Amino acid sequence: MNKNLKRMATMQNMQKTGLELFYTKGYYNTSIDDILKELSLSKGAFYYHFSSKEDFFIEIVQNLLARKVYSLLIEPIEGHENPFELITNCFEDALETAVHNEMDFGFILGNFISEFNGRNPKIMKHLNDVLKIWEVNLVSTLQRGKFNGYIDRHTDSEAVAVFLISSFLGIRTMMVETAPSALKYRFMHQIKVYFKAIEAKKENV
Amino acid sequence: MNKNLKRMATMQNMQKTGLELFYTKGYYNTSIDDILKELSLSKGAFYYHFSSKEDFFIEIVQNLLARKVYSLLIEPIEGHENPFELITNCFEDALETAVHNEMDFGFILGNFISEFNGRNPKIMKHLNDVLKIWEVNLVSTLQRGKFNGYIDRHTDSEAVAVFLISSFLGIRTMMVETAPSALKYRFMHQIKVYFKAIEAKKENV
DNA sequence: ATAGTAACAAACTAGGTGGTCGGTTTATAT
DNA sequence: ATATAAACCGACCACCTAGTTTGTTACTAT
Repeated sequence: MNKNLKRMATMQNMQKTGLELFYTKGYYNTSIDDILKELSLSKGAFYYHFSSKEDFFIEIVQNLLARKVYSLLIEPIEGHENPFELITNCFEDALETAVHNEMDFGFILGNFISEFNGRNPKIMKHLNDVLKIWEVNLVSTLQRGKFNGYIDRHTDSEAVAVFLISSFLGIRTMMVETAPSALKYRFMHQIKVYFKAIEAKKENV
Repeated sequence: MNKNLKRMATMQNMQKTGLELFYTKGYYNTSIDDILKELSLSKGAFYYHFSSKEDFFIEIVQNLLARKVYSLLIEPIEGHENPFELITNCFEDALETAVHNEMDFGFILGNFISEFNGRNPKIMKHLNDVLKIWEVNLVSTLQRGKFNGYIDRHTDSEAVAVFLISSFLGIRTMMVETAPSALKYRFMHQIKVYFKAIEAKKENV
């Protein structure tokens, strides 16, 4: 096999199982040996490709987390259609993966932010960068929605974006144990109630 | 000094600094020695009073966390006044302590839930109990609000409670790094927008 | 005064942790 | 075929962890 391909494959395997284990067990609670055991690889292989556990994690954030957040939470709401529908569908999909206990990258992001807060500023910076990208793009979508006449023009897009992200991160925290499906249903309903409050008032059509 | 008093004092000191360190550094990332060093006590003292690190933490949840959640997030919204004002003021106060980087017990709860999710079912049960108590009491307040004519009677109180808690937990996650004061302001504004959407429609007063 | 015991101290165990390093395999270029 | 370097192995190190054990105070009831 081509050496370069092998290198890429090994590194990607490590990053993939690394993310899975960091997500399910937590960063500090997952040892490098845990990851290597899963792949039947040795310490030597790990430290040949990565310089430290911290750097390894940062590469995971940039190569896997950031891209997934982009493709699952940002791209789907980029159109010029009704922003309420775009965002609703996007959240609906994300929470549905959560109900099925699959990896939901918005939640993973929030989880890591909790874990590293006040403990590792370097990693926190990278996580906050991803969060910021999500926020900025949500603001864009909302501004576009105002421009296209869907959203009341007095609405504070920044505030709405913050509110949406925070409620999403929060509901995911709550969904971890008790009846996720019921929680999702209730949450989505209230999101729609909220959207009604900020939609453009049609002055007698 | 009375021996019983001394016992109580030592245990409470351990629990207090224990909670502070678990909160700031995380449970798995805080060793018992860390706590003991802070108090200039020895391992012998710890294992004389507590049977394990896990039991120690559970006692903290019940003795400190649960009580604080009750006195800071439940009691303040128990009156018969306008529930929107009660909840708004309560969140306002809680987020203000967050801005000043003091311990906000709603957030601590959400943080621990993230940390123990999927890692320690026994501890998770105790944390979920506290969360459930908060939720149940929020529902009571909302129902009372409907009864007293403040909240639209078609409103799903359970869903609103879930939505409020999730958004609160989420905004606290976001406040950990970037401009907490601005986030708080934006968040509180959108909470009010949301409340407007579920308040009782006054049919020509 | 003294016996008993609560409340600690301090050294220790057994098992992990991130990280290092000399050596071995495997693919590729010549 | 052979030289070379990439990719990987696995023993090892220093350190840290929760938890145990054995001793030493200091108070307190009698």
